[in-house]
Formats: sequence, structure tokens, C-alpha cells
Amino acid sequence: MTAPRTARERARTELTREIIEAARRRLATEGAAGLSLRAVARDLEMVSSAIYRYFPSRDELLTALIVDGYNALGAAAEANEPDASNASDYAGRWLALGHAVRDWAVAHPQEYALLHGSPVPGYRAPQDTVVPAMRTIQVYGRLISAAHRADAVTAPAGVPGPPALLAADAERVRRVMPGVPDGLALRAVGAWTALFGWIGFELSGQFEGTLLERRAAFDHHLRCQATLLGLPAAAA
Amino acid sequence: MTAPRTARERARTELTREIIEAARRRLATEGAAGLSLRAVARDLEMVSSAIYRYFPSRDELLTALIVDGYNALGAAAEANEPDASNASDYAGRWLALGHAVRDWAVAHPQEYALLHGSPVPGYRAPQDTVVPAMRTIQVYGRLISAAHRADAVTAPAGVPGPPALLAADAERVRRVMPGVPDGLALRAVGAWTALFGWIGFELSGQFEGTLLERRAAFDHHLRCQATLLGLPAAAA
DNA sequence: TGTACATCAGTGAACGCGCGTTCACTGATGTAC
DNA sequence: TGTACATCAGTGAACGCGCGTTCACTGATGTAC
Repeated sequence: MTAPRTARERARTELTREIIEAARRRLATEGAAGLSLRAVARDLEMVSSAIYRYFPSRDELLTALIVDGYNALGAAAEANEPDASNASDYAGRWLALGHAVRDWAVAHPQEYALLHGSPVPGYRAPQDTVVPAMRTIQVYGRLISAAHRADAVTAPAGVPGPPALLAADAERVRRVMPGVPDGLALRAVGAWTALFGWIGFELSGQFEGTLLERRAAFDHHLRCQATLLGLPAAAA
Repeated sequence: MTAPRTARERARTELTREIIEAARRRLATEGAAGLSLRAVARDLEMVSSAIYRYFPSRDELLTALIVDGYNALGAAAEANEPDASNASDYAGRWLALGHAVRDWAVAHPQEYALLHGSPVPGYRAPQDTVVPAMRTIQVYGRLISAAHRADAVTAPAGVPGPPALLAADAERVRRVMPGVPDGLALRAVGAWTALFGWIGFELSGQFEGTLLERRAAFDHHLRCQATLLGLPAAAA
């Protein structure tokens, strides 16, 4: 992708952008399944067939939205990666990562649902989404690997050891967090699902009327999971 | 609801049942958003308008499916509630409850998505769904309460205490697990989200190619969370 | 037990809707000489 | 700098689709006397 030169090219990249933005706004109000090409075209005061100059089908537009979403979430996660000052505060990095994901999810609930909700009926995610989808978990993987390498992980007393049956699974988990032992790899997957599980509950309104201090409760949840991971407690 | 007397009444309850069953089958193949009255009618070889003798609108049919789903999941959870033999094996009860939920979810993925996935666009769940929706978590609440009452819960070393800010939230959590202290109430919510978070990952295919021993990995996840809850380890 | 009327299940046609996508077109922008 | 042709963005009409829902109807089932 080099910089566009001609006016035509500039207009094209700009309008492509505007279509995606309009689609994103539609997504925010109507939800993923309600996303229609015609509605997007209407919002842009274009005729619906004009969209086809930019996206060959509705599915391609959806794919662009998903890729954008993964990239935005991934960028939010990466923004909290360490500089020299906090690199060794692994629990703090875990908290920061968790809050970054949750903050983004709360700010963009429908987009989040597009990434982590039930699949859109009739839509099959193509290969292009795979790499952006990995960005967020890779931040996590680097963090866990680094904590282990620094000898900063001590499994809490009483935690069950990794069943031998899961050795091969743990080995595959290591693709994303190289070097960690089986037990940590498996617990890390569990804590990861706990993070997203909480966000899912929160976004689907299941805490309504019960947990009102959402951010603090989530923070506590992250700290509990940090204990399970074996990361030394961070300051509150 | 008394037993139907006339042939008309018998036919009516039977056909109502059949419509729900046909809708459930549609749900399983097409997903929630693809559920259409006309498709259901076609499957039953009825004319689409005939459905309106049984359900006043598509939304009412959806509601019936959701209520049924909650009841089925709740029944699966309740089926593992203790008799005299295992009442005091709290970790075992937690494992049994978790596996019951997951087994049901894996067996009925689309129905599960209807209950715990992204909300169906344009559909607002009415009051009738509230009570059935509580059945499953109430099994959990009873279990946690009983474990606490029996003094069978010991918070693991290093786990953070409950922030004072969350006292009111914990009080509301107690509606479902009476008598437990703040810390346990909050950790119990966290473990609950960890359970459903895992299932969400599994059902949306995120473990594909990584975790292949699904049941064993989930079992390990449950055991790790049991440690966090403070339930004494169960036999493997 | 038989008749007269009321209830209700199921029919078939129709309504209006919004959707994704195609296509032949026009006019503006870009390129080569 | 100017002209001739190629490229491409946007138009407007149309296609065929499946949907939820309504309505006047028919015929069977149920109820009261």
C-alpha cells in the first residue's frame, strides 16, 4: 500500500474508509446481523449498487469490519505493552491487558460481539482475519512467556498439576507463549477464558442489577485470576 | 395447566409441542437469526399462517424456545444435585455442575447460543424467561452456600481480599448464595464466568487446532477454578 | 340420542417490506502521444 | 499544450427472494338443549 497519487485513487481510499465507517456506525446501532449494504449506502447518500465499486459483496464488507475490529482491539492491547519502566511488573501488565480489552469491549460492544459473539449466520470468516485475530492473544503470550523466563511465576499451593493427557495440547499452546511449562500454559488458557467470559457476561447484561461497580469487580476478578496464574500480587 | 380433555385440546397441546420441536431443529441447523415461521411451517407441511393459531408472533415462538432452553439446561444442572451420598463433596459437585453445563452446551450448541450468545437482533426477552434463566445459577448458589455453611471453603493463600467498594455488590450476589462472605461471593462470580467463558471459546471454535482433549482440558480448568474458589481438591 | 349453534384449526391468496446483486448507461478522470 | 482513447465511479431500474402478518373462507369439532 503506497500513498495514493491521483485524485481518483485518493477519492477511492477515502470512500472505502467512509463506507467502513458508516458500516461500523450501523453495526453499533443495529448489530451484526442487521448490517445491510443498502442501509450503509443510504447513510452515505449513495445508490446501493455504488457500494459494489468498493466491495464485491456484503461478506467482503463484513470481513473488512472484522479485520478492522481485530486490529483495533489488538492495538489497544499492544498499547499497554511494557517499556523499560514496568516490564517486570507482570501482574500489572496482566491487569493492564485485561482492562485494555474490557475497556475496548465496553466502548465498542457491537464490534466486540462481531469478534467474540455468536457467529453471523451464513458468514464464514476467510483467511484474512486470522492474523489480525492473533494480535491480542499474542500480547498475552509474550507476557506469560516473559514472566516465566524471569522466574516470576509460582503456581499457588493446591493447584492441580497438568494431566499427562494434555501434554500435546500444552505443546500447541506454547506456539503463542514459548518456553512455558505445561501447567502454566494450561492455566494461562483458563485465565484467558475467564477474562473473556467476564466481559461476555457484562456485555450481555447478566450483571445488571447485581454487580454495579463493574470496573472494580472486573479488576478484582483479574487479580484473583492472577493468583491462579501464579503472578506475584500487584499493588492495588 | 390441567390435563387436556377434548380431542381438540389434545391436538392443540401436541401440535404446539411439534411446532416447538420443529423450530428447535431449525435452530440447530440455521442458527437463531435464521429461524423463520415460514420455514417451520414448511417443515411441518402446514401453511405458514396456521402457525398463528398457536403462536401470535415469531417473537412468542422464540420466547418459547428460550424458556425451553433454559429449562433444559437448568434440568441438566439440577440432575447433578446431591443425594445423601455425595452432598459434602463440594469440589465434586462443582465439577459435576460444570460438566453438566458443558455437556449440554456441546450437545445443543445453537440452543446454548440462543441463551448465552449475542442477543438476537430486534428481540427483547420478556419477563417469562427470567425464572427459568435462574435455575442453573441457583444450583451453583446452593452449592457454594452449602460448602460455606459446612466450613469446607478455605481461600487459597495470596488471593486478594474483597475491596470494600464491592461490599454492596457482594450483598446482591448473596441473593443467590445466602450466607457467604464477600470474598467468596465475588470469587464465585469469577469462577462462574470462567466456566461459561471456556464454553464460549470452545463452541466458537477458538480451541480448534490447539486444545484437542476438550473434555480433559475443561476438567482441568474446572479444577483450577475450584482451587481459586477454595474448595478442597476432589479425587481425579 | 338428535339437532342447532358456536368455536376453532387450517387454507390460500395477498400485502408490503427490505434485502443482495446485476446490468446497461453517463459522465468525469486519467494516460499516451 | 492539446487531442483521442481508456478507465472507472456512480446512476437508476430491475430481478428474484423470503420474510412476518392479515384476512375472508371452509369444514371439522365441541356444547347446550
